[in-house]
Amino acid sequence: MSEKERKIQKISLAEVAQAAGVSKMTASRVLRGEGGYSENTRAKVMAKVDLLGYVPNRLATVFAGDTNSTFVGVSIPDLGNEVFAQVLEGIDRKLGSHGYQTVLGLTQHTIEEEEAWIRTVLSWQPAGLILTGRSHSRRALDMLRTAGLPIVEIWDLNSSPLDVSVGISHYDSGFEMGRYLVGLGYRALGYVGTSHDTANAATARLEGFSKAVIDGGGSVVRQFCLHDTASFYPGFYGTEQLLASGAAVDCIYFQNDSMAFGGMQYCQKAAIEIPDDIGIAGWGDMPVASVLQRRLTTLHVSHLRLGQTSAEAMVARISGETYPTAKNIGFHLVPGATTKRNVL
Amino acid sequence: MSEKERKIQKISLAEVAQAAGVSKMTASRVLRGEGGYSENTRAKVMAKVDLLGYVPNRLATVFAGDTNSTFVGVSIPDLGNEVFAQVLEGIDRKLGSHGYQTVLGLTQHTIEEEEAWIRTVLSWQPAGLILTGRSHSRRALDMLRTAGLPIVEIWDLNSSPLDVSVGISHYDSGFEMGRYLVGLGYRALGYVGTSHDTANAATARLEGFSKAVIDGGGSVVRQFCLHDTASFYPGFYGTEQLLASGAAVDCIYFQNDSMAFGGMQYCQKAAIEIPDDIGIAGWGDMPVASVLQRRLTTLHVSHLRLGQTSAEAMVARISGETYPTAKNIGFHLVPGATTKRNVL
DNA sequence: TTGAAAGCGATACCAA
DNA sequence: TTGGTATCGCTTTCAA
Repeated sequence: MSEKERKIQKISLAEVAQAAGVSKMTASRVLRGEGGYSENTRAKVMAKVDLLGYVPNRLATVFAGDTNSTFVGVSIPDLGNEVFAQVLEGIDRKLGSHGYQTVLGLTQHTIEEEEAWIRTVLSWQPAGLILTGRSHSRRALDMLRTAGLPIVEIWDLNSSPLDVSVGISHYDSGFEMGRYLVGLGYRALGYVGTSHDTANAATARLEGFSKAVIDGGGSVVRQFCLHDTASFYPGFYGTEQLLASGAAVDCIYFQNDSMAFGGMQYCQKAAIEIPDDIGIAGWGDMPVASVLQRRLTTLHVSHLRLGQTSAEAMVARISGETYPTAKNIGFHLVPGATTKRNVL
Repeated sequence: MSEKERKIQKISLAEVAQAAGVSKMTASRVLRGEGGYSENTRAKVMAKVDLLGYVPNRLATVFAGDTNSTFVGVSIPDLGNEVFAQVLEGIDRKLGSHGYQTVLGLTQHTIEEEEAWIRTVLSWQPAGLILTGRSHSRRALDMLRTAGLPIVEIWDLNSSPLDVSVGISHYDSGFEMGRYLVGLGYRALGYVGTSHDTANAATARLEGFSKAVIDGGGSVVRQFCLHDTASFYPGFYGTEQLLASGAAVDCIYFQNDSMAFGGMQYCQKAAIEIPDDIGIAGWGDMPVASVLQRRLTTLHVSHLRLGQTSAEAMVARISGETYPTAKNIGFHLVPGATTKRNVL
């Protein structure tokens, strides 16, 4: 079976209709259950559908009809990051329960990949697009405008999105952590993250964090790991570098929990006691955060719910309903045992 | 914009052709780059394509032509399980690099969900299907046979698959762990997992494990957590129940690493020393396994590679190439510090 | 190198 | 309640 050969011969609606002795239109009405036919006719048609194993060609349906497809394009940066996997799970389940199918696009955190994927997915006439992130290439923006589809931008809340936005304020989440740590008495804060070419959610968190720390009379020393994913090892080595630089740091805020775990591992290796010698804080509240002997101080976001809410927003927009421009799903800080107990 | 309204007016090939002063066919040839036109013509057409922002309607292309779509349906049990997220990542990246798009289906480990999803996705004329798992409903099998598409069954290697199979032998992986633990001197083994309605990979692992243990003169006490996902908490409570049952167990084999982490957490709470009082072994080698203070004894599978290989198999099958019926991607046991050191 | 016409499988619209 | 016919955007086929 070569790609060039004719596709497998399938049963068409016309064949079902002929077998049942009715017109295509009548068969079509029966299959759509839109009424306008007798019970007798219905039975005849359905009998042939079962007999012939008829599977409708939805491509033709969308093509001929005046509806869009039931595809929803979903772009996700990467699935190695547990939180995005959860978001996707929430999206796909909810979308599926409304009769839509997810067409996945992994963008590797670059707007170029996103642009290429948008171009492709738009050619399939999707019902809408759910995009992770709020920055898009110029050409991507042009295409999206021209397509005129419902667009849900998720992750970092956007007060002036293309269409609607669902997520949390990453700036605020960083700010809250900064304020919390300052409140515990920390002043010499460190930050360990990966480097970003473009403005993104982690950058927003760092900005909020720095603002809160500086407002509280503290300072932040930053350590970026170049060209790396925000995972365990960069957290380990980033911590090593930060501490080797001689910076006097009493607590480190990490880009996410995975990196924080790496940092904790380094501290253990270097015989640095947590939280006595140094405090550790993460972001995301990964399920395994509770595996550790010490509960990690972090910030909890319901990623599954973020996904579900995004899908609900999409379904609403497809149906032409209005939906809040910016839907904040909220977060809460999780005080753990990797930072000092509340001073008072 | 209601669902019932006409779809957004888009630019069609005919409009591009007219603007360029050529026929539809000529424009079509230029866009496909199949040759048979002058450079001058090509330039004229492409200029109008850019000017008008033409996006081809691939639905119409597939519909009119004799090719299938570039969709590949991919069914995954769930994404809460980190290993499946990695598999999906590998699949989508590789598929994307070959010009195919992933249409996702989350089956929640049930063949009923899978059947419903297969029915839907087939109606979109996909180029092929990648299915996680080897058991399918009767009706699903009928549909797959009728569709006559390339099918790649992944995860548990299948010597007589529908089409081709990519994965590892879960039976063998369980057997190897059983043999290893017996080799360390353990004889009273426990197993903690979730309950399964259907035969699945975890069941195969347990069977292989039990065989090896019994061959080695040991025995296995099983503890199943009903109706639960194979994650941290069931591991915790399953361990508690197993030990509370009074079973004398010197080592516990868990369905996967997440459950093993839960078990370790319980042991810590109950002041049971690992590995002095009890040994712990998992499956899957999750990245965080190396986060723990003690390296978990587990079994490593390259999930990303499993995904990539599956996608390569799919691409090969779509092109009509032959591909090994069963492609074993292998695994290796990771001796950790949660079990005794080698006795000798 | 180019173009005209038929047709893919369904639905919309109008007529009976 | 039913059916005929045009049509969606593109490719195939055949002719020029």
